Amino acid sequence: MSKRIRILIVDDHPAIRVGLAAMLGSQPQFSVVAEAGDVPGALSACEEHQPDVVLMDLRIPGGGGVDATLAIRQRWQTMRVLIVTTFDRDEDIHRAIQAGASGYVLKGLTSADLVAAVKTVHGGGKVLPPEVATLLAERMTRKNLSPRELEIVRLIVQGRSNKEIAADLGIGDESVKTHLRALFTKLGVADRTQAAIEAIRHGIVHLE
Amino acid sequence: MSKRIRILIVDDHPAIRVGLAAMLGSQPQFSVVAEAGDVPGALSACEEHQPDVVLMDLRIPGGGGVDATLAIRQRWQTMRVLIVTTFDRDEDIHRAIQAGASGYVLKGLTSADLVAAVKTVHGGGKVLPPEVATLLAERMTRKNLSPRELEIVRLIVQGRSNKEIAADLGIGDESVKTHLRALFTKLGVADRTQAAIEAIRHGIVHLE
DNA sequence: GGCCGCTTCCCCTTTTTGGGGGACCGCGCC
DNA sequence: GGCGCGGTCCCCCAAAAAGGGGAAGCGGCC
Repeated sequence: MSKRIRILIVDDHPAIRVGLAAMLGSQPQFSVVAEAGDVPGALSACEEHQPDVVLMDLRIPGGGGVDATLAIRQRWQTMRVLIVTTFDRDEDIHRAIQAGASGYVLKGLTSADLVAAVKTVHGGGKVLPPEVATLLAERMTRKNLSPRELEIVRLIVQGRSNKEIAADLGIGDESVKTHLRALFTKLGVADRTQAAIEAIRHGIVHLE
Repeated sequence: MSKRIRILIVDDHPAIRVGLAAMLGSQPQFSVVAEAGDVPGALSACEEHQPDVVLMDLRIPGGGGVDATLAIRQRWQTMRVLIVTTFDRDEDIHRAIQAGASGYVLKGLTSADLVAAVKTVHGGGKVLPPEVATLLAERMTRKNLSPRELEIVRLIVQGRSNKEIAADLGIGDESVKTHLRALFTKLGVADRTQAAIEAIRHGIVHLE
């Protein structure tokens, strides 16, 4: 008989940690070896407990789940990261997969689905439920924003005018307008307000 | 010795339900008598199990936690509703309290805090952690939007132009501009993009 | 009755934004 | 070298939005 699958749970909500642990604890082949509530805690727990699978929330203190995933995948190539989150923005999904996550499931999943997902991930497989895969496909159809366009759409979401953006970035306002036109085309919108909303809806920009 | 406090958990995420139940189940004076994942389920569970305290998420299928709270408070005046959610928008808090919730806590809370909150609510008290109370106070300083202004800010968030809004509402675009000016003043912003962002940030309008 | 808030519409003006074109530079890539 | 892309800036122009004022009808409320 093989050894039990060692699991680390990373989430800043105690209720979620308890819930996930309970959902997995009923299965004898799993062993929840540690829990963490932020990025530094997750990394030190990986160091100390050497889990096989990490259940990772995206919005955690200390840098976010994507950064944590990246760090874990770089240092311990054999560890698998399964994102377990409530965020269903296509950009979040895309970034998580890019960072090396082996799967991306939403917190609405059932106990049986979670158990199956952990097994699949531990076996080297990928887990992308249909609704997540659909969003990821949608993300594929969108052109990547250039670094400058990303800065500008962030400032748009902060409610800045073209002149303010130009001053912030130290460029002319005609350049801002040029970037904006490209941005509108890439996002498929007609004005700055729609651009701001779309950026939020897709997770390109996060509020707060 | 008094009877145990009967608790209903309403949340569409199995992991959260399991977690909250586990956090409360360790206390002998509590009894989780039922769980529900949507509004109709919550109401029928109240009917059947007559809980003392309902732990309620805000974003649940079938109408939302605010509607469910309102319905519960109207039919069973003795039941207490404690909102347990991740949403920290001041408008959400305000609406929940208006609907008759006895408390509003965020999912980041610890097991001990949850236990204390349930006891307080069951005893007829109110539970508003400092960060929640601060947001509620912030909401108080904001003027209420009129029904028309609410419709318009929703359309702004949908990216509609003044002309489109006028056509949608069957009024002239000069009237839309008048409403917009009042809206900008009430929200303390200078243009429609900022208005859209502020409306989302405060929970006045929800995306999707 | 008088006041206030909401809604509607009108006038005026200025500023901002969006839509098109073109141009130059630097960089990486084939 | 040539090509594309990203970034910068420029022109012109039309449309939209914003900022200011006033005004009227309507309802509720004191």
